Amino acid sequence: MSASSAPDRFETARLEKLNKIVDLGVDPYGQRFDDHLPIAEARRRAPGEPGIIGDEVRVAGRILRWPKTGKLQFVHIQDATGRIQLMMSKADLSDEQWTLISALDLGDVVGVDGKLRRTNTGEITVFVERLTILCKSLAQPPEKFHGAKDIELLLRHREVDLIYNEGVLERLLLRSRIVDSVRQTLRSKAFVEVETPVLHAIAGGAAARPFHTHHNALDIPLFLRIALELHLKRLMVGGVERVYELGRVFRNEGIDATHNPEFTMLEAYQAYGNYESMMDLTEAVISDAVRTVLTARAMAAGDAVADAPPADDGRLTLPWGEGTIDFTPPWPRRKYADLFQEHVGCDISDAAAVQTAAASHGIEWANVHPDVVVSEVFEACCEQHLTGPVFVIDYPAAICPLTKRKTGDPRFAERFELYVEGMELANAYTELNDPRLQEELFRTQLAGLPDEESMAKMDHDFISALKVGMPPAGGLGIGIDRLVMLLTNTRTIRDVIFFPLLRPERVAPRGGGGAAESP
RNA sequence: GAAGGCGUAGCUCAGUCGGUAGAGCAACGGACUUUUAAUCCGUAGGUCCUGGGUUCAAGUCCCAGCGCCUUCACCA
Repeated sequence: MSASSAPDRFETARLEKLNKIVDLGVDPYGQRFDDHLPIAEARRRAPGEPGIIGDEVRVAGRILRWPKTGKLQFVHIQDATGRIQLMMSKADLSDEQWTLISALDLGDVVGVDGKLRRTNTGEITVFVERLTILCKSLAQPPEKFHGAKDIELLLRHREVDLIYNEGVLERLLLRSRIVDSVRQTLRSKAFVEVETPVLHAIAGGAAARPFHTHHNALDIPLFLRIALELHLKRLMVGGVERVYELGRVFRNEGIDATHNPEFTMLEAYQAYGNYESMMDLTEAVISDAVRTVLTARAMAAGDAVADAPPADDGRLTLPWGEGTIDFTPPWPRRKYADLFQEHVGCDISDAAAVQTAAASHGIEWANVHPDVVVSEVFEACCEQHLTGPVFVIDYPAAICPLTKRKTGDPRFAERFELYVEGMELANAYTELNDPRLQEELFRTQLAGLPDEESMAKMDHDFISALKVGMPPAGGLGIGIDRLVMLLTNTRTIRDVIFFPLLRPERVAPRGGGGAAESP
C-alpha cells in the first residue's frame, strides 16, 4: 500500500515471476497490441451453444479471477467494456507459453488470440491459442469475494477501486457522458464555450472563501476563482452573446457528502434573455442529460438481455434511493414568498413573525439584514420539502447583489434556484446591467457577513465593463457534480469525482509523534 | 471548527473479565484437463495507527496525537 521502495513479500514473489518472464526472452511490460476487440464486442460474437466453434478473436484485459486448476486453467479478464473467460489448456499450448502462464498473477494485463466458444456450462470463453503478457503487476489485489471496502483505501488508491469494485468506473464514465450531453445541448443552441482565468486578483461572483496563492514574478497575491461569473459577463459586453464555461471552481470551505473544495461548475449567459429564458435552458440541458443516462442504461440492459428495446413511457424517470425522480419537463415554478408562507406560516415582510420563526430554529437575527434572516429561515424550513424538480423564483433582493430587480417591485430580484431532492442544483437570474446600481450594491456590504465571504466585493474591471454596456441577459449556474449525483443515484460527491481531496498521509513519522513542541 | 464512531496479516474481519495474536481469501510448495468465492494436503505471513502512562501483565484500561467515516457549523 505504501509508496515505499522496499518490496513486501507479495511484491518479491511477483518480481521472481517477472524475472522468469525475462528469462524466457519476453518483455514483462509488453508492447503495442493492435486490433483487439472490446470484450463486449467479443461477447456479442460468441456462438449460442456449447460445441459450436466460433470466430477467432483477439482481446486484452486485466486478470481478475483465477481458480488454479492444474493443466486446464480458467482465467477471467476485464476491460473497460466487460469481462470474459479465457480457457488455457496445457495440451494446446507450447511449453514456453505454459511457462509464461505459470508466471502470471491476478492483476496482470494480458492479450490473447483464440476461438470463441462456450464451455459445458454455457459460459462465453476464448479458447486461448496464444497468450501475450502486456504488463506484469507487482501489487497484490484485494480479497476476491468481499473486494476492497475500506473507504480511505479506495479514495487514496482510486485505481484499485476502479478495477476491482463493480460500478465505480461505469459511474464515472457516465459522468463524462453527462458532461458531453451538457455541451451538446448548449452547442445546439449556439452557445460558445470559452475559458477564462482561474487565477483572480479579486475572487468575486459568489459568496465563498477563496484559496490564496501567489505569483512570484509579479510578486502579487492571487486567488483561485470561486465563480466564473464576472469574466463571462465581460465577454457578453464584448459581443459574445451566448457564452458558457464548464470548469473547475475552488472554495475554501468545509468538506462533506455534498461539498468538495474543487468542483465543476457550468455557467451560461444569454444576451437579450432573462431568468425565464434560463429556466427554459435549464430544463433543456438537464432533461437532455437525463435522456443520455436513460439511453446508457437501456444499452447496458440491452447488452444483458439481448436487444430488448427499452420500455419507454415517455417519462424521464430516474431512480433515487428507494424511490424515483421524475425529470419530465415542464417543472413547476413556485414563488419564494409563497413557499415561505406555506412552510413557515408567515409573510416574508412580517419582520416580527420572521424573527419569531428564526428564533425557534436557533437562527441569529439581531443586527442581521432582514432578507438574510428570511433566507436562513427558508433554508431551515423549506428546502427539505423541495423534492422537485421545482424552480423557486423571485428571491428577496438584498441577497442577490448581481441580479436585476423585478420590474415594478424592487423588493424582489429576478432570480430562481432549481431544487431537486432538497438539493440546490441550479441558480440563475436576470443579470444586473446597471453599472451605478451594481457599484452601489458592491459598496453596501451585506449585513453580518465578514468581508472575505461577502459577495459584494468591488471588482473595478467588472464595473467599468458594465459602463461600456451589457445587453439585458439571463445567466445560469449548474453544479455539475450534484447533477451527476442526482442522475446516477449517488449519495456522496466523492463518488462522482475521480480523486476527491483527502488530507495527505503522513510519511515517515520520524519518532516523536505527538510530543513535538512548538516554538 | 465541534461532537460521536472506527483504525488488528496484502484484503475482508473475529479477538470474552487485562493473562501465549486468530479465521477466510490472497501468497508460497504439492495434487488436479470444464472452473464459477473450485477442491484437497502442507508452509509462511503481525510496528494490533503513533507516542506516552497505569499494571506482575495492555490489541483490550487511561492521556495525547494522526487518519478516515457520520452528524453539525460554513458553503454549492
